[in-house]
Amino acid sequence: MTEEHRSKCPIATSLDILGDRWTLVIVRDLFTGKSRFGDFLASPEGITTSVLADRLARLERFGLVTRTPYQERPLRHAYALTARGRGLKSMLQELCLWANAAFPETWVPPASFMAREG
Amino acid sequence: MTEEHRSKCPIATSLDILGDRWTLVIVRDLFTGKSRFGDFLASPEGITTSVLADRLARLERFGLVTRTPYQERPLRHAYALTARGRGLKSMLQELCLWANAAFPETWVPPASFMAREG
DNA sequence: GCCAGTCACTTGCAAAATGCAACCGATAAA
DNA sequence: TTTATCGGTTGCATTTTGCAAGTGACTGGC
Repeated sequence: MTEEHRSKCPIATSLDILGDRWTLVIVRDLFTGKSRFGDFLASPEGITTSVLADRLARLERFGLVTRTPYQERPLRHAYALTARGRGLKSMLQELCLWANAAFPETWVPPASFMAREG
Repeated sequence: MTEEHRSKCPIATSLDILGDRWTLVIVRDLFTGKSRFGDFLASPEGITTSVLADRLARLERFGLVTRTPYQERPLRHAYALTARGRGLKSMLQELCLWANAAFPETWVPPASFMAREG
């Protein structure tokens, strides 16, 4: 990548992109079919507009998300995962399995999200 | 958990604990056998002492790490993963697979780390 | 036409987190 | 006695975050 990474460790490199409290929440929403700015704002975690705009731009810069207009005048964009972004699914599934085991009060994700092919 | 979480989504709850640029780097080092304060400082990413002390204390609070003395006078502690912490291995393996595919310049982890049982 | 509302942001600012360097106490080594 | 090591803490400047308000381009109702 063009950006400077702390090391070539795959975990550290991943965290340079995904390592904050919000980015994977947005990726989760993209997996569940959300695509518009307002959709992400509506999630229960309560992301703010400034952080959301920043994270979407970063995900686009790193090639995990594409932004395409869904209407002109006023110009409005829809966000979607690229193949690179969709590749995070197995990792997110494992994270959910871990969280469900470690913190039993967490929600069990829908089977459609946890399915091997999907 | 006693701490307030943003939602009961397993991903959001996980990020309340692991969602920063440093925590999973420390967990990675614990998986590779590092156990002392100075061991973590020596990693190439260059964590600072204040952030390291804060993250180790947080990991202990959430039950991912235990701290036990390896000597008295002066009292020195070794850190180790609990079962809950070790449960992150599958997720980290998937994260490495994703990073290696998305960013080919990243290191391929040792087979011992990527093995299914281990 | 006028006003209210929506949508996707940007801006400004206070608060919190981070990075950096210096310092500290206990002890061992020279 | 001086120096080094180890595992931190403290202080401070910089950066990031959270929060609220504002903006621009419309749409719909009357």
